[in-house]
Amino acid sequence: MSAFYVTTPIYYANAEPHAGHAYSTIIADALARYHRLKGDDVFFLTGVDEHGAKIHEAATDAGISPQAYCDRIAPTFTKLWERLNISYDIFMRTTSNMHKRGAEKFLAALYNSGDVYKGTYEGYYCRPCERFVPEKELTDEKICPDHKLPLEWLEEENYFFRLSKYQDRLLAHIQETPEFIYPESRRNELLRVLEGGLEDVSISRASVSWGIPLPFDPDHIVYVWIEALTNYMTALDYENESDRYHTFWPADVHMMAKEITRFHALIWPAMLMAVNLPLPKQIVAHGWLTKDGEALSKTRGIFIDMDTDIETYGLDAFRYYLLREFSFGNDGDYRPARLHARYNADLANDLGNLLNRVLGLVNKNFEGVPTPTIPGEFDDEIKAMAQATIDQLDAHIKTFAFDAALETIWEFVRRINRYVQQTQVWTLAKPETKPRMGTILYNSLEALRIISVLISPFIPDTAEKIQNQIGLTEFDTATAWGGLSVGIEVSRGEPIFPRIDTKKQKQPQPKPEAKPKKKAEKKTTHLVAFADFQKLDLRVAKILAAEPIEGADRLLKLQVDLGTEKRQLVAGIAEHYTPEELVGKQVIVVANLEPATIRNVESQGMVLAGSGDTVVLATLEKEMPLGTQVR
RNA sequence: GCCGGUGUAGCUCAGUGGUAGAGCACACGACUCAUAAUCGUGCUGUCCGGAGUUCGACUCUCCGCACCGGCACCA
Repeated sequence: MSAFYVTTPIYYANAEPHAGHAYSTIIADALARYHRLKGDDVFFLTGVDEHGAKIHEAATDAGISPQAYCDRIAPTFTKLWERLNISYDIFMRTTSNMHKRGAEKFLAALYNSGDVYKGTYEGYYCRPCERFVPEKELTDEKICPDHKLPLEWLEEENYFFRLSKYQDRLLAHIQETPEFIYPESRRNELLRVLEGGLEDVSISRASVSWGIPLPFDPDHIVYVWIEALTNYMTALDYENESDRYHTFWPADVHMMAKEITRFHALIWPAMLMAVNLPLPKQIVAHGWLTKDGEALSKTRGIFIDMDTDIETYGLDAFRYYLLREFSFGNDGDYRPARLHARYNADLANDLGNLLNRVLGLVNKNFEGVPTPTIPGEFDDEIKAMAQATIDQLDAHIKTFAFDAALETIWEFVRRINRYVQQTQVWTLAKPETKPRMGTILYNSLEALRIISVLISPFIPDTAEKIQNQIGLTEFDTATAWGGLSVGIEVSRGEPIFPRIDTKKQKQPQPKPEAKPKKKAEKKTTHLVAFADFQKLDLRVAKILAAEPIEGADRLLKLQVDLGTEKRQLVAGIAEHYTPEELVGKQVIVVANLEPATIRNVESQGMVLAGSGDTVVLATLEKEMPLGTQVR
């Protein structure tokens, strides 16, 4: 028996969970269950990351303390995991004492490694962001890229981790351990990042209050990302280095969505190298979900309605669909219509119906599970296929190919349907052929039992239902052929996946999603004196000409007419507007902004636009004379 | 603009230097134990476009197009 430790990320607790969290967690759950089935000693971690400025901010917006806010959010995750039948062993909360003490221990060790140094962070700071704006994001105006507010020059004492020192070792490790980062596309991406060079990272924040103080300097709070990563160890009682820790560290799989691989595959391993601890074996990234071809978006109201689909098709259909239809590592397009198709074709027709027809025949002709006495055509083939399926499954899980894994199982399901068909069992009820009939039905039941075992990591409730109907009282995980006892009483219950007709399902569809979610928008952060506002000179202008800027995907060069004068502006709207459609439009322009040079093009002002998931130009309700002041 | 990935039947995707595959959908047939289920047969493809290497390319090389990522860019 070997140990297997799988983790999901600890999800940031500034908002309630969504389908993306569900996807990561279901994948990890399937892995955990698969390894338990193989007899491994499994530890499965998930949880929430509860510290940091953003949570503080969300709590402030909600008018409660950060802790109270976290206490409100955390249960929304655990409730969802219950609903999704997630078999986690621990739900980590970073506000727990176990984590805090473990994190402190880790940070102390990191400090003692000598790779933490105190430096002065000088730079332009954005108060609303609570962060320094990196050099490369800076422009001549010194304005925050997110808030568009002036930055202040700040010098802050900060602790740094000597990440740069580990560049070569990281590079070597990734090169020598091809499976360390999976899939390969992510690995290549990170190799390129490494080749480009690493800079030391700041690991503390003096300006943030909601977090864990550095053990070696309580005036500073650990940067939330650094602290969060340690949870993978603190959850194992790293603090006391108890048995659990020794059994399960290093982790076998850190599962996550593709956008956070850098922290996991570069910074986290480097931190572990610094304190001389073994590295996790695999950093695994899955793709994102889209909905009917569109990126999920809170502001645009595009989301996956898990509740409705689970209610309509059942939890296992939802799990099955996510695991079966999406090829791991790529983005997957979630389409309720496909879920529906999968439900009927794979679950109702192939599997559900097979169980039902076999049980019907057994019920009608035998008392309980019949005895296999007369071997015949196809029997050996079926048995061999059972074993082959088991072997192939193993290979697929190793590469996280859940789609192929389920397809492999379903080939076997279809084979059994064919077996029943080919042997024409239902015609064998005559006395002289009845023993053969019993044998075929035994084989079919045994195949179904093995199928139930194989699907149990993916759709556990269904696996249990099948075994219940076969008559097993306790879930039997044996995969060797012949494990099914003769004579036990089968109970043909209701179809486990009743077909759902296209017609009556999905009626007019109430479309509760028609309107975008009510603004998740954060409150505006800082108050500005009216006098400050008056400093801005906003004017009505008309776009005379627009053209792309060479080498920049997002930029357009605009010529605008302010009435009294013409100006050239650069606007980052090329992804949302074509030059043609801009010409002639009235827009609002900040006329007294310092000129800036962007991509070698001079910009004498700025065009206002709503900027969220999409970008929409600000304009006046009716046209007004060019140069009119806006206030 | 740079780097990487993808582009194969209506849909989701496999695939190999030697005459194109699966599942779903569709059509027809068989069967009637079963959930309008099952089983069989069949159907559709300029394997993104162009050029090249080769006796032969969907598979290799180059150029291009589209989409998706990463980086740069967003005043």
